[in-house]
Amino acid sequence: MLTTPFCDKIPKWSCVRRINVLKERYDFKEIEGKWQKYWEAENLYTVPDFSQRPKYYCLEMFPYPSGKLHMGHVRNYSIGDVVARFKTMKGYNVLHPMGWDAFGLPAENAAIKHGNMHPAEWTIDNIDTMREQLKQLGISYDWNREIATCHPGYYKWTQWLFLQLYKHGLAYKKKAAVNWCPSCATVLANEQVKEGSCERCKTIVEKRELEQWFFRITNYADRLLDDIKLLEGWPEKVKIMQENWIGRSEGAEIHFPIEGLEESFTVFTTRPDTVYGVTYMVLAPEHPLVEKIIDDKPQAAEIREFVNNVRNLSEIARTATDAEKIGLFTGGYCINPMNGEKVPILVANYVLLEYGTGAVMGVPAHDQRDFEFARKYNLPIRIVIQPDGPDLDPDTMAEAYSGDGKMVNSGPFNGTPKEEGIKAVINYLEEKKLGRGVVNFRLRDWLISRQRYWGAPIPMIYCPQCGVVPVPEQDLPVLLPGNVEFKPTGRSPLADSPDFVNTTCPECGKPARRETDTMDTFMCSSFYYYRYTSPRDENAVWDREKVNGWLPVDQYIGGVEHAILHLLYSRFFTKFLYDVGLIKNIEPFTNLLTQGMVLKDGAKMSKSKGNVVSPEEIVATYGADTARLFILFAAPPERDLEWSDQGVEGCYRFLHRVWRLVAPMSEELLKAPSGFDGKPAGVNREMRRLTHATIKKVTEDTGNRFNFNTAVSAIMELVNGLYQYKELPETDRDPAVMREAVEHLLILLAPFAPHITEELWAGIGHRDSIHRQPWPEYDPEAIIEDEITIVVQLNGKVRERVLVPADITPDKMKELVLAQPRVQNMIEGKQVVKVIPVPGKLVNIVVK
RNA sequence: GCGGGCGUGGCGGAAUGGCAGACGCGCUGGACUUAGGAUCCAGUGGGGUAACUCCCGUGGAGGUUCAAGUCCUCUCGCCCGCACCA
Repeated sequence: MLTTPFCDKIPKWSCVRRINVLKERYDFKEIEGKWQKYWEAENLYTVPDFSQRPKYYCLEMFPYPSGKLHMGHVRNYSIGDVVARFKTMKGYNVLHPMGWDAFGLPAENAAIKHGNMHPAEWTIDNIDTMREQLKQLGISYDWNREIATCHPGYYKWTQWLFLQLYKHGLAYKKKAAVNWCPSCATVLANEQVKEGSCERCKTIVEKRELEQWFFRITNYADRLLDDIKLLEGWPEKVKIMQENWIGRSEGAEIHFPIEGLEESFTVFTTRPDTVYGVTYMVLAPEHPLVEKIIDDKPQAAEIREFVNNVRNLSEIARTATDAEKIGLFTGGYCINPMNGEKVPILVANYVLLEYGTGAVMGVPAHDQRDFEFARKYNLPIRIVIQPDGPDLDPDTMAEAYSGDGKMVNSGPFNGTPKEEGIKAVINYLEEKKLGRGVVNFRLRDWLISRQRYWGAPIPMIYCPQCGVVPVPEQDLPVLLPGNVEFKPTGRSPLADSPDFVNTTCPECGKPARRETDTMDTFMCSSFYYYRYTSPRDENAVWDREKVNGWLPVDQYIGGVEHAILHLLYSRFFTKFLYDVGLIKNIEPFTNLLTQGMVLKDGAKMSKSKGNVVSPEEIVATYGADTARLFILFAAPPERDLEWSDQGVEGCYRFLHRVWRLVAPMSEELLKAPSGFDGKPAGVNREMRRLTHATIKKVTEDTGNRFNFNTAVSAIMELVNGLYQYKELPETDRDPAVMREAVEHLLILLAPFAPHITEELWAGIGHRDSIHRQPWPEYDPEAIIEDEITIVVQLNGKVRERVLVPADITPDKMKELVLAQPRVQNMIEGKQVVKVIPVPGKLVNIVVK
């Protein structure tokens, strides 16, 4: 399935040796198909692993093969293709691969829906369709490196990497309350739950106590956070999102002994300086000590009911902002270790077991949430931080005070300022072994088990004798069984497949059972960009020399929806792979471009809104070059793009315009000299100036700023200029100037519209691909102007324009401008306060 | 609530603090044409004028500056992300 169909009937490049005869009319249908075949037959986009040229790794996020390409894909891959083609022409050895994120639920759901269609069949059909579409778009992928994560040759290494993580203690199994999507019939990672709902199907997620596999991404929390500063080529927005997601906070853990029990519980607080202000204590309803505390209390029944209610609530109901904060007294007390005070213990719905320690100290005077809670339940409020100014009064204060101040009512710490107090209390806690300073992260371990079939099986075996045993590496891959049934039972087909489940223990050889969960597909996509460097290697996950030669990815391009999920997981994997010596880079993606969405009528294209424009139809009607050009021209890449059928027409017209400019003069251009005798002057000089100014602008906009829209507009201006130039009497024109302009026009346009430019390039006598031409350098001499028009401002308002020599000095500029009769008129009777010359631009005269 | 982004013609969008509106779409007029939804030419922010580089104009209000769409302060509106995080 991964071999690219090879057409042996295609004529070789050598057949183009004859001069291509250009038709009168631009016929994209003929041109695009023709060149796509040539490119493929000539392996034009095959890239060697090692080269004298400097490397450049240009990567676009690989798609899930959902059926057909949508406009978002077209945008993503058009952007990537411009970058790849540009860098190639700039002299880089460019790795530009494509593959398929091919495991996942839709395939399995389709299998259930369509009876006996195997997910593999569905997936492969889709891959074939989408690969064909990508080829029709003329994207310059090296298809020899194509991968699909559902291929055993790939998921063998997914499993192998799982084993490496396991070996290093980073994969573990634990029982936990996890997110369960009833519709997808599987658990989800925290990152895959948005506002309490399943990210994929929007079903409200439930909590279930299950034993599941996790990756210890939290071990890397500090490095993932610290190294964000290395990501200079990433959008600020994405970095901030990751920072927030990791959610580092410094504080302290404090142990509070429970009265009448030999146990204590621990709270996490960022404000240990307020510990003398504790007037109550709150445990999460699921906190393991709740049962022990209430056991002998009269409140026990009531609390149990409350705990059950909260436990059964969906995440969304529980965490809604407007959810009422409900707390109940347990009847139990704990002791504040700082001052020996007896403090009532409550349970409340707003305390989350998963964050910190699942227990919170209530300091109503200095925490707004505690304050509101205390007011509601008439709990005492005690001031322990006093700012400069009038004394805070617990009875009259309207909100908590969380600012700076000095500690009061705090025994030996009285008078210590807040920040110092935090440190002092932590020191004291550590000295007396009552607690310690800690850093807490919001990030939680990555839950990777999925109770579904269409994923990479987790390579573990459960032996009654030996316990949990990893599958030996030489036994990989653990293959998905072929003959299973897909029924809407909500159970994984793997669990119902005896052939798969029953195995023998690799250690003792006795009967044992396989793990039947598969891995989160984000695992598959966390390392695919490494695998592209050794896509067919059967003996190693990749070749060290190749992977270290290519990585890191120089430019990564994709949707911002992966700001956390895929990009954080990939960073985690990268750090792990670095630690175990499999790679040498510590971050995977040097530069990241997050492209905006494609909108229609102001909304994201979606079937339900009925505003979908199909790439298929656009390509069929206008051709790939038009589709690409429009999508690149309509907006800068990071911004959302509003689809416009009329805009597409405009780009189509433009390509026709290019055709009509070049095709009729191909004979003339063939005869034109390719160099200059002497310096072009007059109109010819102007034409050359435009040509070289365009080279400059397109090079900057494409290479440095990724503003493809302005690059395209510059090319359009060049075309407009060429049309004017063409209209001049033949005796005034210089064929060499024309030739230079047209050739450069085609080269500059080539990364955007690769087919038409290739055809015209061949049509004006070239025998090699335009996509193998070096990117032109502009001639600084050519863009120098002799005379420029500068603006004369009077108090900042434009009043006059003056033609001056381009190399005029500022002083001379002043002089010349002031000498203008019109300027003389304007300033007559007024006092000239100041004259500000801006070289090359303007002179501003300030008068009173 | 916190964080980020964005407000410019009829529309998509251009403008290292230096001529606001490049380029494209749309629209208006004209040419060519049996025809035009092809192509070419001209015009196209608003207002005023016989005319003119006359006035106004980048969501709103201030400020900095010789000069502000651009920098600063406040404010309004929209979009996105996170959200009882202790």
